[in-house]
Amino acid sequence: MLSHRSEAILKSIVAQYIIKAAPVSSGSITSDSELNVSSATIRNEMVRLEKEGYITRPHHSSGSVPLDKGYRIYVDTLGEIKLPDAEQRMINHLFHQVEGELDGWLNLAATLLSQMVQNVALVTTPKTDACQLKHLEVISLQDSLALLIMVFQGAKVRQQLIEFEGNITQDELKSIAGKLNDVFTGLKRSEISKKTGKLSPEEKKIIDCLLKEMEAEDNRQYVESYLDGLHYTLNQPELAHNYGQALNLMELVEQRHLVKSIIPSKIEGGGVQVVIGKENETESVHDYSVVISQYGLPGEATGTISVVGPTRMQYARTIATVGYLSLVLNLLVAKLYGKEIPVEFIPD
Amino acid sequence: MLSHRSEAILKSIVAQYIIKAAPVSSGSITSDSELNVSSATIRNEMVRLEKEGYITRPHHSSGSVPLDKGYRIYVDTLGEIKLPDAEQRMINHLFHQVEGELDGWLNLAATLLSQMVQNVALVTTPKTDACQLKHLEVISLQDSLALLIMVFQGAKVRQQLIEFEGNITQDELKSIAGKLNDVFTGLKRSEISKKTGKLSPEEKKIIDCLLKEMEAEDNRQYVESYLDGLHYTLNQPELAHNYGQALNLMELVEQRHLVKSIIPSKIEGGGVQVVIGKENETESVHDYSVVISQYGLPGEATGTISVVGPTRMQYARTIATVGYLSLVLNLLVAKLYGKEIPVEFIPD
DNA sequence: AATTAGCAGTCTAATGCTTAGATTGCTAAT
DNA sequence: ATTAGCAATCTAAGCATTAGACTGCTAATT
Repeated sequence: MLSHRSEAILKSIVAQYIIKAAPVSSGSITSDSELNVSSATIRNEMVRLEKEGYITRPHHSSGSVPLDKGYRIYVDTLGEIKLPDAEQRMINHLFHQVEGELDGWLNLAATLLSQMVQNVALVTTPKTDACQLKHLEVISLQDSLALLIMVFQGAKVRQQLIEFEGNITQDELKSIAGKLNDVFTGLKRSEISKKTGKLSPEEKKIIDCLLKEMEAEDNRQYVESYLDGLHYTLNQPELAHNYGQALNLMELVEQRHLVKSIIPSKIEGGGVQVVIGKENETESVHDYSVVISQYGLPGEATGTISVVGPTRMQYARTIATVGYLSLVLNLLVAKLYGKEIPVEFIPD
Repeated sequence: MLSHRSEAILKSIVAQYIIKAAPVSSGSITSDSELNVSSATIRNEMVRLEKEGYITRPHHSSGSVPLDKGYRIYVDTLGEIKLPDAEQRMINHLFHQVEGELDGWLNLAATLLSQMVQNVALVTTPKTDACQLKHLEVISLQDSLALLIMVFQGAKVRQQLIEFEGNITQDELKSIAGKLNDVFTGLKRSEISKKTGKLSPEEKKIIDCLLKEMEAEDNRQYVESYLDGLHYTLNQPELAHNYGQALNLMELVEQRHLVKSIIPSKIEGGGVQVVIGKENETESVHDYSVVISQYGLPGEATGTISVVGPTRMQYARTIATVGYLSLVLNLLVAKLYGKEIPVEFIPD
């Protein structure tokens, strides 16, 4: 619907606004754009762009500010974006330093991402449809108190205290654990709960606790997550000049609502998605944009990595960074789950 | 140094300022204080209090604002403060609901505390001087990759990936882990590192990893911690009217510097400590007060629970809440470490 | 028919002025 | 030593003014 020239002007407005964070005047477009037209022509075009909802004006005689619809055009026409080699190397180097632990990796990913794009970064842990028991262990703490350690597929370790009816020794616990491992290792929750027929009271107690934990694990929807960089976003002029909005964001984060609010119900397998302003499903983030990608082994164990910031956001850089980091995380998840991954999932 | 009347006036100023968050006029003292004097007399006293550094004035003809020295008098003369029974019961009830897991307890403590005192709450995990191996377990993930699970005294569980030189089966790993458990269980880091003489390459690799983790654990100084309620403090008028200060606090928190900044180098064993404004060792928290208490088993495993907020803070309520929650945590730690605790460490 | 130059009109943001209200500081009386 | 009373001081809000930045519109130009 937009002529080539209108689109060029719109893109120039968005690009300038992203940098300046202030209304863009017709004059500043003439110098920026490759089109050789006067500011008056730009003004005429601007009237049309405003009528069609791509931009708006803070007041009658002021410059243009992009609307969601304008950002959408801008993002859709960005084309392929690649993270500079130097930054790719820097990222690879940092990940090589953190040694084998999922927690450390995801933490690093969130911290690094937020720092690189100067906005909030959110990484959720990889999640399986139905988690699978890999091993369990029971360790005596005192008299009747013991610690149950559960290991699930994908190197997920969970712990829980168990209080038995009477005293119980470490040796007894060891033999119980051995037996339970023989019977239940490799099984999913539904399979385990079918086999709870003939168990001793102690074994029953352990398996109940295990099932409860597995249920929590299966139902957990992006609850565990790594978040960083709130102070970067709070430094963005949008929020620095609107304490109310800043507080809203803070509360969203501390009530752990952010995760639910920004992850689209339908997330596509391949590549980075951008959700702009009112396109977000949740109203409380209608002033923000989300750049998000899935990572991991599709159909097996997937998590998400994303950035949240004002709709005025450095989209090109953010998309490139999220994209690259999701590839890096692909490798790491494949390692934890002991699988090969398709070649297009590997960073160069 | 202060006459009884001066002190009464000062306390009244502080008490009113804590509620109103605005300079206190001489007139509003006359009605509040039990002393029957006119506002003119109060004004004369206020001049003296200002000269001696207890209070200050934002400008020439305005009311009084307490200084650190004034808050100090106020806090020191508060006397015994007890948390209302209803709130004690509410807390007990909530802790009973969270089942056996340290992580859940400390999280609850931080969330609850921050909500009750409307400021940032910080809880650090209990820490032992030298951690002690309770059990280790090695689980095969794929070919040459395995997961090492370490359990330390106090139900601390840690995990780490290990990549061996060649392939290795779960059975081999099991027998290795069994042997290592026999030799090293119950020992501290220094004792383990003495006994690394005749180990196979695989065993060596595992023990190296273990020692590294134990070293990290021993050196960890309050790094792991539970923090909540930032948005409450950011809602306090001090910060809502000073975005710069709000951002500083945000950064302090996100860079994980807050823990180091607020915990006094000398923390007394019994009871709640209050550190007011410039009494803090770190300059970046000179505008804040800290209410802090140690919890746990002194000499065995101790953590801290604290509140950070503007120097204008509801000291009475905050001290009572921190005090009570530290007693509750005492009980929980004792359970994890399997010890009895002195009676004065138990909540009523 | 599209573009543009030129200028009047519009809006913001900064500055200064004025005023009402709150509160102290001071002095003289008690 | 205390207090009543009043002038002096300071804030915060409202209002008017002005400079500057852009646009919108019209008439001329390509």
